[in-house]
Amino acid sequence: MPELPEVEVVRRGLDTWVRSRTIRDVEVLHSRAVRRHEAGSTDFSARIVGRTVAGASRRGKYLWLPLTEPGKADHVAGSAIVGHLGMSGQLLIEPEEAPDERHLRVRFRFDDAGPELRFVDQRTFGGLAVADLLDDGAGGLVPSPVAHIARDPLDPGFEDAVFVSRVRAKDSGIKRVLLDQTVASGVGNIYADEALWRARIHGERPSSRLTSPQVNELLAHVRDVMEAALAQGGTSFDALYVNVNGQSGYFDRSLAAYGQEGLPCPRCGTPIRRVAFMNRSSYFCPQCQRPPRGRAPQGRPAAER
DNA sequence: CATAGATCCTGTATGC
DNA sequence: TGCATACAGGATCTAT
Repeated sequence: MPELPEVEVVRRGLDTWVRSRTIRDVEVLHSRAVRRHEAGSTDFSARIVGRTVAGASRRGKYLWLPLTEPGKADHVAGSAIVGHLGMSGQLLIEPEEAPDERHLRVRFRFDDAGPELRFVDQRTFGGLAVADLLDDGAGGLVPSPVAHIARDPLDPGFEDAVFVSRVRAKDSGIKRVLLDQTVASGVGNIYADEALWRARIHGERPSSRLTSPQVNELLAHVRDVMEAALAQGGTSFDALYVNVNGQSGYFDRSLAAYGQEGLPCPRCGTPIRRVAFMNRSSYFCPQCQRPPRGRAPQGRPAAER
């Protein structure tokens, strides 16, 4: 599953279903699912078995389950199970007797009579690892693989002014910058296109030439569209994108631009266009979102470097 | 250093 | 029907 709203739906499910439960057994069925755990799948399991999940956290599209010290259920120790769903990952809560999914990669069983947790991932771009928790510099903790990821726009610690100046300092198109998880996290292809449509900004516009008010307004649209999607349980076009109980969200009904090629722009009626972008697609209204004149952003002159 | 492109996978939809 | 191609909610590595 993909962008912030869908990942947050999963986080909430995990917090409900696995918080305070102790893991009895870990089964890695496909080593690629733990490839980011450098010490290998045996070590991955060994660091988890016998420990208790303290809750479920998220930054951008990353999720993690902080683990408590064995025998000290209230004290958060220095490690967590970190996960990224990639393009097709799912975290599912299932009865132990439920048949294995075709793309089941990792199974977690608990020491109670409750359901198990499964990581299912068709394309294997997602993955899990056990990592140390680090001080995030603001009284919080983040796992080491998440340290390079910026806060997301729904995080209370997100600093709007820093975001605006970073966006304006970039020498790239605004859509690429929105997708840069070190500038702001959580935004992916759907919500980038939707926020740009709401802001009436073409994704190829050079980010450095947007004014501060324009960037602030775009940020407000990013927040609005992700919050609206979250309220609908996220966006789901098919069974690949589901919450921990296998249910789909229905924000796809509210999309104005993404995936709407040829359909009328909800604002002006002009057919939505699709163009190739970074090995996938961008959707926009050619009337509401005027492409920049000339072309892609210019590099600074050589003499200036 | 910062940016753009290729790459890792499996499945579905579409066209010839 | 069979086969080829295009495309999919992402991050990371590599080349420039």
